[in-house]
Amino acid sequence: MLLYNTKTRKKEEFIPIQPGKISIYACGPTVYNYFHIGNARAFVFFDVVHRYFQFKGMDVTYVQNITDIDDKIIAQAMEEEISFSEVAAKYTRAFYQDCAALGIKPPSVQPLATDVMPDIIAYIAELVSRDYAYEANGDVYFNTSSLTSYGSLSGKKTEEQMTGARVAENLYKKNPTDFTLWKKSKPGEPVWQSPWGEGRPGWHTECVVMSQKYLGETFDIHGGGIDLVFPHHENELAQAMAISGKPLANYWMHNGFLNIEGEKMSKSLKNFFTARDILEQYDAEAIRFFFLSKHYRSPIDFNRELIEESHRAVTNFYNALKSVDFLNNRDATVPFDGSPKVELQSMEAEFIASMEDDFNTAKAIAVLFELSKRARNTSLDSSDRLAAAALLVRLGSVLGFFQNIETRLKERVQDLSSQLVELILSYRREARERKDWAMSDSLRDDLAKLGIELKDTPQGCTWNLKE
RNA sequence: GGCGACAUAGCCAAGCGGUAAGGCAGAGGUCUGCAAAAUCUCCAUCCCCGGUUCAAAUCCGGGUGUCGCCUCCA
Repeated sequence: MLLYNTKTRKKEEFIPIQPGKISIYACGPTVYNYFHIGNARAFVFFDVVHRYFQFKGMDVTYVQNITDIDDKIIAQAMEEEISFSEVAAKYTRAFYQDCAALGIKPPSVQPLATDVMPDIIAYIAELVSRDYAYEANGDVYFNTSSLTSYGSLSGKKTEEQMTGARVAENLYKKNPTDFTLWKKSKPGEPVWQSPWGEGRPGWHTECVVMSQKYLGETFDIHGGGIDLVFPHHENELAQAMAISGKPLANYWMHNGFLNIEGEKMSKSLKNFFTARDILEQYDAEAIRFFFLSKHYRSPIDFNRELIEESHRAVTNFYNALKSVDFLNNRDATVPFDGSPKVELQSMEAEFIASMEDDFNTAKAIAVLFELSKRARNTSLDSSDRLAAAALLVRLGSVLGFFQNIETRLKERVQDLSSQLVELILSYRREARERKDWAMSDSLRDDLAKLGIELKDTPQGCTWNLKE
């Protein structure tokens, strides 16, 4: 399998540390608000990574942090006039809900930053004692000039960084790129006791601590959005290198950004959408399809027409399943023999080959369409069609489709039933306008036989199901 | 100022040196009482200019354009 490694800027053969076992850490949310549609892309993508390795039969440990202490949480607490912990609890709950709505499989572990506070403080203390970090005015900073490898992940060199960069002025920093490990608290802010007085951790240490706690000193894959390469992941790596002298992860995977109609999503442009907003309007699987129809490293442009098109595409898959009455036949023994089997095998192989090539989901989806086409092909015999449908569901599930196959196929029928009744009632209304009472009564009696009771009122005809 | 990504048909999109996957939309044929479904067929030489090569969308150089990161950010 090939993975693009941000560290080396090329695709590399993926070799897990332990054969058959995969350790993944992907950056989760800072719980200061509902997460947005761009975050959703990252979460969905790493969900597919998680699912694919499981599909391959590997033992996956997938850790996703929840950062529940941060400046932004404190700011949000002021705005909502509740405590920082209430803000964190509220949006952590929302995070779980929205992920579930997107069909994201829960990671193996989702640790909270505030649960590992003693570990974070110990980690910073270790950095200080080894002279990789220094205290200044109650804050603790990581000294980036103390580590020759600093900048190796993002390819940034410290000197260049200083030219023209909008680095915040800070009197206490020795180098402009030095980053805060511990922040002295201001009045009214949440505090933890530390060797440097009361304060709270900076942004990057919690991820090093949590990832190593659950996955070990060096693990297989560290992931997140492309914007996290610098400074977040660079700074995580720097701390790990300082302490252990070993890389934090062997492969660094970063997904591209999501733009809104060609522009960067931002609150000031008023094109900021939370995943919640979008989930209210569109089907989760359509959203997943939209994300996965483009390679994860490319930027993707969000607009309504594309989501609607994605919805049609997913509906296409479900129509294929309906055409073979999949729900009633899914357990039937499907005899495989002759060429259809060979073709299905090669389609599965193509799907896998696409996924093995740095998660080329767009190409993998093309295989799903081939299978869908095959399942609908009335010139094939039903066992071939059913076999194609079964493979469609099996492979589609790797991308997180077909999670609600029961309700999806059944609800449609129920929706349809009431529409059919309305349709029949409209014919009956026409008959009544013609004073064709025989037809009218006959329609009423026929519906009654199906358990549908009609009531004619001055306002029109209503109906309900008899008990 | 530094770093990086991308540019493929009306739209979305794959392609990683051997002569352009797939989806949406569109055109035509078969089937059909008419439709629909199904099925068959058609629909791009890859931003521009040079270069390397027997061969380039794919490699190299130079343009042009779009976007991103360097500051909180998936």
